[in-house]
Amino acid sequence: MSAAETPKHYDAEAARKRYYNHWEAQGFFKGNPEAPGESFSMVIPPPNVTGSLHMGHALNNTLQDTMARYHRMIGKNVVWIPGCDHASIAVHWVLERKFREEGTNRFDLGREEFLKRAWAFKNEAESNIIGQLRTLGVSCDWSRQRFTMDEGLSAAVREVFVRLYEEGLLYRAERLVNWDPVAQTVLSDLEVLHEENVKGELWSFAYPLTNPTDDIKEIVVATTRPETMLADTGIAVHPDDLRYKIFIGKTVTHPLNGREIPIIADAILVDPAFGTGAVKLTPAHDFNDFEVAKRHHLPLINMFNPDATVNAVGGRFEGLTREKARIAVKEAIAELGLDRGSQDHMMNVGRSERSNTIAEPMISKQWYVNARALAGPALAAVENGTTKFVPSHWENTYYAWLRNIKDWCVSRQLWWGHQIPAWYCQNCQQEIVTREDPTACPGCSSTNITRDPDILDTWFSSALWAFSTMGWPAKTPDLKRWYPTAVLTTGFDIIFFWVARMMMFGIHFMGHVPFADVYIHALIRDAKGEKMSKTKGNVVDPLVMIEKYGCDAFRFTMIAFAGQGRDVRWDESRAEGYSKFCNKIWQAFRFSLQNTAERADANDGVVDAETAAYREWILSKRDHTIVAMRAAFETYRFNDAASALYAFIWDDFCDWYLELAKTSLYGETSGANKSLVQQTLLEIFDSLARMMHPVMPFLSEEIWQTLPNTEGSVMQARYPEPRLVQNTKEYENIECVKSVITAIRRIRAEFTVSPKDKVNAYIQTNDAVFSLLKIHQSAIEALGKASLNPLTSDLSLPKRTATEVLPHAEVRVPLEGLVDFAAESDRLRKELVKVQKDHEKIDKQLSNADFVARAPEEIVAEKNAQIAACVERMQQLTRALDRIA
RNA sequence: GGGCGGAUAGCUCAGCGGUAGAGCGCUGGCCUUACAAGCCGGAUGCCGUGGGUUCGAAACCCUCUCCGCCCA
Repeated sequence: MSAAETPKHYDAEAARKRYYNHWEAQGFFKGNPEAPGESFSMVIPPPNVTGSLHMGHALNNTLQDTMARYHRMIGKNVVWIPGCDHASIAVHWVLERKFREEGTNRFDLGREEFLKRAWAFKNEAESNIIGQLRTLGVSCDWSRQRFTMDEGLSAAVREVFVRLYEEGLLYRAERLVNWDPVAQTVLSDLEVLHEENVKGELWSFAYPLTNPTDDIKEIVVATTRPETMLADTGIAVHPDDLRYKIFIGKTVTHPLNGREIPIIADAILVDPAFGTGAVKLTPAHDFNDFEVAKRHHLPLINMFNPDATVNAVGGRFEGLTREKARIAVKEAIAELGLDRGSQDHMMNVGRSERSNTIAEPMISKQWYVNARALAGPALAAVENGTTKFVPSHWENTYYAWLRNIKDWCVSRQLWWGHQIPAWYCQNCQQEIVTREDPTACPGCSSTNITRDPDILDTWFSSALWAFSTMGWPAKTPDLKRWYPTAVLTTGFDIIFFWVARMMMFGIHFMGHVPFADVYIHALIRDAKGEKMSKTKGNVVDPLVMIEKYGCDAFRFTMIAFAGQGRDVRWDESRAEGYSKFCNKIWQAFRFSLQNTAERADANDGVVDAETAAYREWILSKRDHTIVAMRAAFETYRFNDAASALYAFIWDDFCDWYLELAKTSLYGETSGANKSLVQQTLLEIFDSLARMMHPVMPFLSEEIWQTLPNTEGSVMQARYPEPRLVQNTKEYENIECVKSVITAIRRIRAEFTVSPKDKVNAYIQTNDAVFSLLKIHQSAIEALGKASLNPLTSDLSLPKRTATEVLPHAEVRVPLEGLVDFAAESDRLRKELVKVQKDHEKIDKQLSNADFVARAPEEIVAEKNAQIAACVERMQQLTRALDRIA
């Protein structure tokens, strides 16, 4: 592309299409375990195969991609392994909704047909979301793409299951579990969401004593779930409650089914002040009651079918749903004259995360992982700093959960997932868990064995992701080279579900934590701070944003937002602003190309001092920016990198350097001057393309490919290093010149001097500063639209002059006849008041003996300098006021 | 009940011991040939409340109030 052909606008979409496939085809994304360099590996938090790319994914993957690209550019051996998660219950949810629409269900279709449909769905959904990730420009190693139900990853799951079983860390037990009656599966504790302050009813009814006396005939209990009384097996009172002392040890007769039920005393469960002080016990459908039943050896009666309709235990209520049974039971009790009234009651309910139905506690036999045993080392690894959370306060969340961990229920009554590798002998009841599918019972040799129909919790396979993706249990070069990974980037919402479990399994099976750092980023909410959800209709589609503003701008927005706490409020105007930023870069680039198309002769004449100074200044600014960006990338402070880059490009390079450079490029100037500017422009863009590449991959590549003298892809270039220079005198000099130009501009703007009119600027200062300004005269004239004059005596100036007071100089612009001087004196007075306030403040500090005695020397010196400056400024302003009075 | 995070310019947010910052918005002036997706200026803040630590607090500690989240 020649300069003349450089398009007037950057076409983000075209660049994205042009470069992404090219990079991939060239193998730039591909990790090579044999390659040199320090390892830097990451595994992607695998997106569900049910979803499409949302803002959370976009932020998460932009951050990771920025890291991957940055670390490649500083010479590390990088691999970033992508893939998807099979999302068992979510897929079920999607498919079963489809089946419902078709008038069928999974049980009618059968397991085999269901799985066929599930795989077809998975294939489509997976390619969809992977395609969307590519649109984001991520540099994952697609040759290593994995899926949790791949053959290899399934082998890892099998190995882990069997090994844990052999180690006694995985077992099958009958317990009270959280049951989802809609999905018809057990849920883990984490999959039940507790909702507080739900309006409910506390209803009371009487249980008649089996053997009533004159004194006591009934005991009144209060409950929020009347229907469960069908499965009551006890009544508890507090042992110290005088009202009930004589009831303890007696029995009541169930009014609907005639069962005799004991009244027991339990100090742990019963709060005498709550309700009637007597509690009905339904141990098969309530966690607290279950504990009491264990303590008092009460029987458990299950009264629900898997879909939470009443089973045969309910007698005439059989077949009713929980809701209908509640009404029917209350009516039946009322008819018997046992209703004792009700009151409103705020209560808590647990809902299935997925189906949102109220979870039903049910007695069930399930597989459990002994999480407590695995938690210890996972806890220690963070406590001793082997793995660090960024920001560190997330450690607390991690600790809190692991320190109070319960055994993890890993079986699910679903079909989409890893079927549990356990067989049960129908002959001798032996449990068989083996690496190879058994054909006969090892105990009794019976071939009448059946496989456990259940599957494993999806998180079970996700917990292995950091090493199963690298080929474990085989000893692969990938594992050797890249395990443990450098950093896991994820949201705080899955610290328990995923991070902690990966830590447990990583340490247990690999002998080492799966990642050195855990970078926890924010969650993206809508503009009002509400969680984005399809049902609310407030979802912002990242792909639409990419289309609208371009991938580079969108990514830059993500990075600029990344520094925030736990929430990000999406603000589209930020994306719009950064798309303008991309255009700004492009325009500056276009200008640079136009002015470097014909190279000037470096040997023609000499380089002027100012041209050399401009170069020195912008290179210093660039170096500061490189240092800041490197530091930011190394410490996960991505927004700092973004703002450093933004300020450098827009404020330093475009607003100042390019304008200053024009004075060296145009008019009477030497070939040597032009040549130095040209060299500087190309040099800046050479480093700029590399500086911005991790965040803005396509725009940087477009620039890199267009620049002369660059080779290959910017993706493979080295991240720029700062020169080994301090701020030179030239740097300070240009800052001084800038301040004079700005002062003149302020005066011009204040008095609305037409841009067409040139003004005379008189500078009162010392010889050194004036000679410096004299060197930069052409810049002052061009950028300030002012001629530069020394001012040795006020007498030579007209009385009416506007004044701007600077630290090193006073800038005076005669405006006699041009403007209203009342405004100028107002402005100066305001300024004077401000300086007087500053003076007062600093003076107060300095007159404090403690301050002078205790504050560090350099601070005191600084304050002294500040107060001197204030005094001078006050004098200058006072003089300026006198002059125009 | 336990814990965490937030409260800074109209909005979205940086700053986290040495005289308050950005973007957007607002506002005045400019079609200056890289960019009007722009340029040059400007205004705007008891940095949630009350206390403490310190020579010095938006920042550190405590109290409280609101908002949000997690766990039980």
